[in-house]
Parts: sequence; structure tokens; C-alpha cells
Amino acid sequence: MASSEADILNFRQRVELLVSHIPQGRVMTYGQLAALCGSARAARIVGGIAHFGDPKLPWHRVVNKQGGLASGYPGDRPGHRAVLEAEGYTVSDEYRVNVSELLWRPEGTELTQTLFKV
DNA sequence: CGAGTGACCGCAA
DNA sequence: ATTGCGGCCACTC
Repeated sequence: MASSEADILNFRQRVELLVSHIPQGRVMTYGQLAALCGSARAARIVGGIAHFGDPKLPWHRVVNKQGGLASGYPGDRPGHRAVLEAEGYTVSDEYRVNVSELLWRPEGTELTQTLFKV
């Protein structure tokens, strides 16, 4: 089988896969997700997928590199912050979380194997 | 099939 | 330190 498109997971599939595997208490940045999905500059795409992706996925655990919450989250940032606090996240008054502390890196996990398995 | 858009990121004054 | 702009690539209509 040549490198068929069916063999590789779509960008959206990878993003949703990673997001669905983000452990509680951790967060990931759009840029990192994009980079892990093959396009480091497709951070915006991740946001677009988040809007049209599966609402059951923990998109609230996905924040921008500033650690700030998304601006178009359903229910506005207050609702987003409430969800994060409900899971034990420390959200600043500026609606920002300590990315350096909570940033989750799938490196060394089976999940990365799946992404590279193609 | 084509064009527009965006839950972003990085860089330049 | 802040502000503004462009770029970039996948998704939707």
C-alpha cells in the first residue's frame, strides 16, 4: 500500500485524538497540538477544529500559548474558567493558567507512537 | 471545485 | 513593556 491518505490520520483526527487523551489537570497549547499533528503553523486550524469538532472532547483543556482561555468558548470565558476550576485547575483572574506547570507533553507515551505510526 | 474564515502564533514598530 | 499586522494551513459553505 503506498502511502495512502487512508493510512494516515487526518489532521482533525490527530487533534481530536490528542485532545481526547489530555489527562485531567493538564493543558495543551494550540501551537503544540498543531506541531504534534504535523503542522506547527496550523494552530488556527486546531481552533477551527475545536469549534466544529466533537463537543464531548475536553477542549477546555486546550489553551493558547499565553495560557489564556479561548475567546470563543461556548459559554464565554467565565464558563470556560468554571469548567477548569471544577477540574482543579488554577485559573488566574486574567483567565490564564500556568502553562509551564500544566503543559502536558505526550512525549514518551503510546499516543505519540500512534501519531508516528501513520 | 473555489473562496472565505478562524477558540492562533510570531515578529516588527 | 504594549500594540498592530501578517502568515499560515485545514475546515466549512
